[in-house]
Amino acid sequence: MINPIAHKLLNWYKKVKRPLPWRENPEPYKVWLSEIILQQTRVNQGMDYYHAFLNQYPSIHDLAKAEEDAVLKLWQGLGYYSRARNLLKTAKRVSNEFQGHFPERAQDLKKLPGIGPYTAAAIASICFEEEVAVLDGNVYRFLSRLFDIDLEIGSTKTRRVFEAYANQLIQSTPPGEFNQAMMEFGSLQCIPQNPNCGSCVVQEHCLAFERKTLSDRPVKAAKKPKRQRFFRFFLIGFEDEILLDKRGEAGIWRNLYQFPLLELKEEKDFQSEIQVPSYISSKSVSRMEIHKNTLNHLLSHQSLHAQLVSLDLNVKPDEIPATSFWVKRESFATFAVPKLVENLWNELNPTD
DNA sequence: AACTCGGGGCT
DNA sequence: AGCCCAGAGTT
Repeated sequence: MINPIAHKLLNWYKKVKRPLPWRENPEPYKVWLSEIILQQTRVNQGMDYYHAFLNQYPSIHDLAKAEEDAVLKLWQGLGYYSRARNLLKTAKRVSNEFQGHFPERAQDLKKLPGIGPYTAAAIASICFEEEVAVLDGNVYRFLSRLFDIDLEIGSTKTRRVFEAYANQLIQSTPPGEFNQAMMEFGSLQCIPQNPNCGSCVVQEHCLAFERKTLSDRPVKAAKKPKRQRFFRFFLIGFEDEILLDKRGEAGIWRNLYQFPLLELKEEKDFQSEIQVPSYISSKSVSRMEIHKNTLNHLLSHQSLHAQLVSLDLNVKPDEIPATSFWVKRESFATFAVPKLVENLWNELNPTD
């Protein structure tokens, strides 16, 4: 017997659902790709990337054969780059070990890189009709209001409570439709600020509406202050070449490319004397320009402040770091770079 | 359980 | 200037 709340939600969803491309014919490859792209990402922000990946890699076997650099380049600008690296890892495993067929149960999907509880439930329910509820930001908000749940989002104990509610509601529904209905409802109707309670189809069931606690749901932990970081990038040029550097396996922007970077301790270090990288001899520098405008760049957990110093050399250094290499200026655009590095580059090379 | 990992759009 | 988004991996 279907729950009356689920019934109303599904009817609402049939009327207003957005015609998203992976909804027409939910093949596992397309659903998986869309779910990875949409982790912590708005549908509108991810849409172009979804089409670009499907165009470049029509099947999971095509993706499995790709180089990591190429996948990161296509992912450039979307953020959380471990998603792209795990996308490739999972493509290789599904293509090589499972002949291109995804596991059908959430429990098995969760074993693949980049597929956690949410994505496993999404694929299993949408593609294989497993009756397992998804919990994403939209669903947390919707359920916390519907049942007026006074528990802080984030802990495993809280997750179990929400899972119990959601898995109760999903009983006897078409699970893929129901899960998407909950998410769509949170995204379009039960929005964070000023939800549209006046036109809400489940208002009569909503405890937070009745108790006027809507603005207190969901309960979220206080955020810590962002780490402030100060980056001095060196754009080192020799004739028609510049020096690029590949970032390592730790910290932000893993495996992406950048200009050689010196991290400073505090903001006033931007004003102090420029110390060129140790492998650059000062007499090889024919021109140095300190760009006055520092660029600020916000991440979810760090606040970055970047200064750019241009160095033109009349001779190449004998040795450069193992992670650095020379490239033609015109090939800069073929490397996957963080948004901040792209912004620095565009400051120097205005496109208009 | 706490921390880390991007970027953008809306208010 | 916050808030939050179709979260996952690591410590």
